[in-house]
Amino acid sequence: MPTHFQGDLQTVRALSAFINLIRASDSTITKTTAHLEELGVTPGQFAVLEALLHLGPMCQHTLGEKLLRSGGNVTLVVDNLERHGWVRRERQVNDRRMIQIHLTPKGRRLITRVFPEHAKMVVKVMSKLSAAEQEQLRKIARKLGRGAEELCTERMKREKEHDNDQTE
Amino acid sequence: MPTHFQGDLQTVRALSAFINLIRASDSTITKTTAHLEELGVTPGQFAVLEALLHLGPMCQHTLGEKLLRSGGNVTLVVDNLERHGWVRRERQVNDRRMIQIHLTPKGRRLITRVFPEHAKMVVKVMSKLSAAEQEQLRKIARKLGRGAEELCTERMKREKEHDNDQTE
DNA sequence: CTCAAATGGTTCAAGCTTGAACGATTGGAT
DNA sequence: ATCCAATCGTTCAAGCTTGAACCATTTGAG
Repeated sequence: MPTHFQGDLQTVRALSAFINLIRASDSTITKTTAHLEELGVTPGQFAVLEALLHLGPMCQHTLGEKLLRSGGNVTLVVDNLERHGWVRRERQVNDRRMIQIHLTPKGRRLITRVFPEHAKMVVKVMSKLSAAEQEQLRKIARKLGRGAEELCTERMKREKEHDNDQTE
Repeated sequence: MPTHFQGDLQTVRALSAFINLIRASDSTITKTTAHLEELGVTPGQFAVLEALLHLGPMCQHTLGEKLLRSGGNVTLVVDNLERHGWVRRERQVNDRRMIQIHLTPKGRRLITRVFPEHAKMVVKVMSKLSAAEQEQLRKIARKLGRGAEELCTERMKREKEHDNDQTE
């Protein structure tokens, strides 16, 4: 696509980087989650299980922040994980609004077994890049991701202030 | 997440690069497609309209390949675009299996108007990176994307051969 | 204390996404 | 000429994803 767009250098450069970023992300996700299908684990479910394994129990709201997913989405995915008996909900006593999500023993066994396979696939896909390239990618992608997040929060802040201006 | 996983250097490096790639892609997509909502254009629809604008009319199968989407998905998205009157289907006479998708004048006006806004957003998000970083990102992401695609086609080829072995 | 705002979770409608099963069409092998 | 396999599009079930409306709970201002 980008090669067929005529525009100034800055725009072409940004669009080219953008399209290749998206496609790389798309392809690597597809590739590295293919093996989950057979187990009946969806990518969204895997992400939750992995977060719980490596970060410990947490409430749904936190989970949504970590995984960049909406509240409604977390509810659904946790519902499905609960149906499988891989996690359990635990209403907090000190703040009854919150529900902490815990791995069940069954869920822990599953993710402990599946995660190494996943890691192996990631290493395999990434091995198309040299160690130095992987490091560069990590740094640049991190910087870009942070930047985009900031743009979002900045905009939200501006809109909030604007709302306040109007209601005052 | 990656910082909480203990493993060998190679694996940590690959996982770190991977997670940052995914998150960068996620954040930039969210950011650059936010303005489409107001117009009632979904990201999937935008992608199709853009491909048709910059690459010309093409059949659904080609569209799916270009956008890395399944056949069923293309059918649905084109259905929705057709409902809006932004594209039209044209059954090919030389091969009646194929249906070529064309922008309507209305669709062309829409994407011609919307694309520059989109490009502007991409430039804005990407401006968090220097020109050199954008170039590096493009190169590395391209290499990685290509590599992942190859892994997929290789695997499919192996499975195909394996099938043949069994049926012979 | 009281009540309004904020917060956490659920539900819903709409649409995306996939893989599989299916029907129509085509092309090639015999 | 016939028929089988490949190709293209459609349909379907299942699940993901979001934003908005909604309810319960908590917090803080007065």
